[in-house]
Amino acid sequence: MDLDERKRKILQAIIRNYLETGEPVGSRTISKYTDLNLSSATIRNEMSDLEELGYIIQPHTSAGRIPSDKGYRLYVDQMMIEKEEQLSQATQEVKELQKMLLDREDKMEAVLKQMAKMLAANTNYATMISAPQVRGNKLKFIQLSRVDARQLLTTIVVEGNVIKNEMISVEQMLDDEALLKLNILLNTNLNGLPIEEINLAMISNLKQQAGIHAGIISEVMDAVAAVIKDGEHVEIYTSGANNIFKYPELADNQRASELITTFEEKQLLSELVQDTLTDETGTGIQVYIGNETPVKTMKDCSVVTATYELEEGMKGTIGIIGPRRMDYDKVISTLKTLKSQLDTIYKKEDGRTSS
Amino acid sequence: MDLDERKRKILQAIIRNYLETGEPVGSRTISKYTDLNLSSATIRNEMSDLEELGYIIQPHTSAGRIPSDKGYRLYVDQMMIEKEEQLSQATQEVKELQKMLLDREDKMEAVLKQMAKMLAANTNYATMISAPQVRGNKLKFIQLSRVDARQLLTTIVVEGNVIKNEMISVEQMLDDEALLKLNILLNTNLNGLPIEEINLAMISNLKQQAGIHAGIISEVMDAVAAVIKDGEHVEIYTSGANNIFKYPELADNQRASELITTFEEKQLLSELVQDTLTDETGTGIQVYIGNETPVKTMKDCSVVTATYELEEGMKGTIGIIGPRRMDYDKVISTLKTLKSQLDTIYKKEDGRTSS
DNA sequence: ATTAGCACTCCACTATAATGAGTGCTAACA
DNA sequence: TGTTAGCACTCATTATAGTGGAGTGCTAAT
Repeated sequence: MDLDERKRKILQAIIRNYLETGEPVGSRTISKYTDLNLSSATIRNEMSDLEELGYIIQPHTSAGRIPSDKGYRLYVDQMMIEKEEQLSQATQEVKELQKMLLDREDKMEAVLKQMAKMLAANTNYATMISAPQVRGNKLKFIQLSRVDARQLLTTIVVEGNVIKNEMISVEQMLDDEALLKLNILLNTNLNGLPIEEINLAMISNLKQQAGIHAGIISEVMDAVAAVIKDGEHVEIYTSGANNIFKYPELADNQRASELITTFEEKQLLSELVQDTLTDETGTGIQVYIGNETPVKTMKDCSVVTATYELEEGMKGTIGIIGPRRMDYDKVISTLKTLKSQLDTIYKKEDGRTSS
Repeated sequence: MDLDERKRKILQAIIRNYLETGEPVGSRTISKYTDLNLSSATIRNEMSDLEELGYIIQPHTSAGRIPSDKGYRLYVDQMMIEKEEQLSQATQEVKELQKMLLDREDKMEAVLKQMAKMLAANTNYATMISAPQVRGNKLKFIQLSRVDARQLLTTIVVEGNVIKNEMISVEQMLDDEALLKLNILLNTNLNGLPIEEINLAMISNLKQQAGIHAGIISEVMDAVAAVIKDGEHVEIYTSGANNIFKYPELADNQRASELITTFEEKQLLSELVQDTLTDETGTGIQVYIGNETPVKTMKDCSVVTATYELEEGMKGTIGIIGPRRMDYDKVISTLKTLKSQLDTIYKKEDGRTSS
């Protein structure tokens, strides 16, 4: 027994219907729903087959059928192929998003936060978005400035314009000349260097040259280390967590509590981000259905993610989390369009950024 | 009719019992619960009085009584007085917190986040904590540095060591000398100035002196404006939102959804922070019971807040949000201790901070 | 191969009754 | 006069049974 055209059509009809209603769908419904002109009895036979093949499930005897993960998977895969071309319809929502991106303030954090919010409002699902992760970590610039009699400010700029400041307290006074020398020392030795290449030998060499001010070098290096650590720590913004209450199948206390926790502990979501970033299936869109997700608390959800890429090899992830019966069609095309918008807009950008 | 000693005792017993069980409490329960040795009938009479006085409420005829907001209020006020002295018991939890604060990394943000988490875990309520708000906004230091051929980095330091960086793109090249001049110009004119006092006249004066580089001044001033804006925007960290599911009276979908939204939209919480900061009742602890809260979505909750103050007049807020029947006793003493710990520890601090 | 018909299953819903915790009131008591 | 025992009454909750409907699976007829 295999999946012929008719079975496929019936399966699709079942899924479509279930996506709308959220209720198990029966044979009679399908018999009217499709243009196949088949009686409910015939449909019943086919459904029986589909169940045996694992595409649909009966929650209990004498209830309709609902799609299994395998069923969804087939549906999504199929759809992704079909929709590939007709993407460019640029829905109203996406235009809104674009508008928002254009009159943005220049803080990426704010943009991302607001984008998550917007997406959540438009789709009625929960959303997450991860800030671009820096790849090529080269030091661009280091500067020490005196702010106070006893306080120095370290400013470190990394490629991709990630900026980090750190206050350093000094015991002995530094005169302007010494400060200038230190700055030159740091910049001549470290500028343009990939962060990974800064090693102990180099540091001790610097310290030696710094002479009496070796202690300051230590503190600066600590700050540099902190930049690296910061970079590894992915920032994730979420929004629309309350949307899960809109879907009864997720809204019972047990599940809701777990999901909310997952959203709060963004750390858990980073697994998802990581997974998305590694796997490259060409389209840049990934769909996790039910148990396919790497985050166990989301086994009752589906997750659609998109990877976007800014100019300098910085990649981030946008994700939409909803019930298994989410509107894959809409979600995927929204994400696709958003992804391309994001790319374009930031690529036109002059690189002005702030931390 | 007034509140004699016996009524008071009965009220207290009712509240105690209700805090534990969450169920309306009846006369028979109280009759055994207290050491007053009164029959349930007598208790009933007293309860009838208490209801008339507005301290307790009957959810429906022939149910037990539950405390009204007024009842809670009396209980809390009374307790705050009693517990005033015996505060120093330094519970286990607080020691944990202290330990955590001591081996902190130096990023305030991380500390606050983790503190919220810790509090939530220990109390089983939802928690929030706001970063200290800067009061005296004096400019301490401004620096322009060349990072690239076409990019300048502005670094702005404000009193309280809030630091802001902004990248500026320039069209025409700047030589080192011009840069130095600009730096001197900016610092001599602006250093030590309260941000409010920077006005248009001053800016245009600066521009005039900058001559050909007036455009850069504009951009720097934009960045300064952004610092002010940042400062006004209170950062709030929350944790333990899932805890609301532990209390049936909050866990129904309607309420839960609203509360979760409130937690996500931290902006709403800032009203609470503002309210807490303005009102100074001496202890630094405030208790909002039910409808007393300034945030309407929390009308079914109680909120306990503490104001902490760091050395430089920077104030922040810690808040615990739970059901009306929260364990006020524990929450208040925990907050009190935490507050004092926070003060002490940060006061010992050398002021090292980062943004 | 398809369909009509029928018996059967099971959930969801409703109505009804039983339960029991709790009150208010009255009358009796110290 | 304050306290208590007793009793009738209320009402949310729980259990119970009954009903209708949606749906299936099977069989026999087309």
